[in-house]
Amino acid sequence: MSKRWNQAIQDRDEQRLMKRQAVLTIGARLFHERGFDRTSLDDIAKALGVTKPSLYYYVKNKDEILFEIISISLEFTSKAFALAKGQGRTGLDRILIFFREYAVHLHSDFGRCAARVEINALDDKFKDRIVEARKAIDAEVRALVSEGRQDGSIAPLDARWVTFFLFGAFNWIAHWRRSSGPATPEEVADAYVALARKTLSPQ
Amino acid sequence: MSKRWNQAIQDRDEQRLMKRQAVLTIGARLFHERGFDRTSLDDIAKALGVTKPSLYYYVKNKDEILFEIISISLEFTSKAFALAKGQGRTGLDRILIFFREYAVHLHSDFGRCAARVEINALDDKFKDRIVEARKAIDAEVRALVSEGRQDGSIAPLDARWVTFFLFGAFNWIAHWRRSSGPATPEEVADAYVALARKTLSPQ
DNA sequence: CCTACCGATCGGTAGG
DNA sequence: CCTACCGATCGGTAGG
Repeated sequence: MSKRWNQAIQDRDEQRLMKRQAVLTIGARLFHERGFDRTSLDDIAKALGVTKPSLYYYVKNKDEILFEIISISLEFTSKAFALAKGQGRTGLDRILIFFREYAVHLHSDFGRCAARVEINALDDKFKDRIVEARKAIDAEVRALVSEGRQDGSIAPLDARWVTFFLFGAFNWIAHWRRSSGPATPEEVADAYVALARKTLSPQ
Repeated sequence: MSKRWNQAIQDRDEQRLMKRQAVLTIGARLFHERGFDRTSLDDIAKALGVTKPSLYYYVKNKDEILFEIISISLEFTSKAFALAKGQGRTGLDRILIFFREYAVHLHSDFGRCAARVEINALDDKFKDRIVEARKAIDAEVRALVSEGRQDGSIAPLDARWVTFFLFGAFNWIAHWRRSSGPATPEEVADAYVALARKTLSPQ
C-alpha cells in the first residue's frame, strides 16, 4: 500500500473522529440547555447542518451520545483527581486542587451536561457503568477527606456527608451558570474553593 | 337550600380537592423517579387506579401538575423562611433554622420533585413565575447572610457565592437520597446544618 | 369516570 | 450523506 493510500485512510478516520466530536459537543450543549428528552436528533443534526440519518454514521444511537459525553467528563474528572494526588501535600491541598479543576470543568459543554442531565433515559447497562464510575470518584474524594483528617489539615468531619455536601455545592454550578455570566470560570472556581476550604479546615 | 344539600356540595368539593392532591403527590413521586418527560399521564393514572382522561377532571393539563407541585414546594420554603426570621436571633441562627427546615422538606415528594425536576418543559409563563419565586427566596437568604455579617455571626463572605454554594449542597440531597436510605431525614438535616454552620461561621 | 380516537413528535431504518 | 418512511409513544379531546 502506498503512503498516499495510508494517508488518505488516516485522514478519513481523523475527519470522522473530529465530526463525531462535533456531534458530541453540540449534543452536550443542547442536552444541557433543553434536556435529553426534549432534544431530538433532528435538532442536533440541524445545528450541525446535516440531516438526522447522517448522525448514525458517527454514533450508534441517541443514548450513545449522552453516554459518551458523560464518559469523557468522567475521564476528565479522574485526571483531575490524579493531578490533585500528585501535586497536593496534605489531604486538604489535594481536595482543593481537585475541586478547582472540577469547578472549571463544570463550565465546559461536557462538564455541564454530565453534571446536570438526568441519566434515567439510558438503559441499565449504560446507567450502571456511569453510577459505578461516579461511586469510584466519590470514594476517592472520601479517602482524601480521611487522609486530611489524619494529617490534621481537615476537621474531624464525616467523610460521607462532607463529600456529598461539596459535590452538591459544586455540581449546582452547572444549573445556574450562564456562559454569558459576569464572572469567569476561574473566578467562580476560586470563590467556591475558598468556601470548600472553610467547610473543611480545622477549627 | 337545605343543610344536607350544602353538606353534599362541600363533601364533593372536598373529595375533589383530596383527589387532586393525590394526583399531585403521585405526579411528584413519578416525576422525581423518572423525570417529567419520561412520565406519561397514563403512568400517573395507572398508579391512581383510573384512566388518563379522568385526570383532566382534577387538573388542566400535564404542565399544571408540575407547576402546582413546585408552587406548593415554594410556599413551604417561604414558610420555612418566615419561621426562621421569627425564631432566630442572629443572622447565622436564622439561616440555619431555614436550611434545617429546607433539608427535611427535600425528603418529601413535593420537595424532592421541585428541587430536582427540570422546568424546561413548561411554557414561559409558568417558567417565569417559578424563576421569579426562586430568585425572591435566593434574595432573602442573601439578605440573611448580610445581617449575619453585620451582627458578627457570619464570616465576611460574598453573600451571592455562599448562597448559591449552600443551595447547591442542600438541593443535591434530592438527587442522591433514596427513601430507603440508612439515615433519617432529620439526621441528614442535622449533618448538613452542621456543615453549613462551619462554612458560614467566623474564624 | 370510561372507550375510542386524533395529531404530532421522534428514534431509527431502508435504500440509494 | 440524503429522501422517504415506519412504528411507537403520548398529550389531549369527543362523546357519553
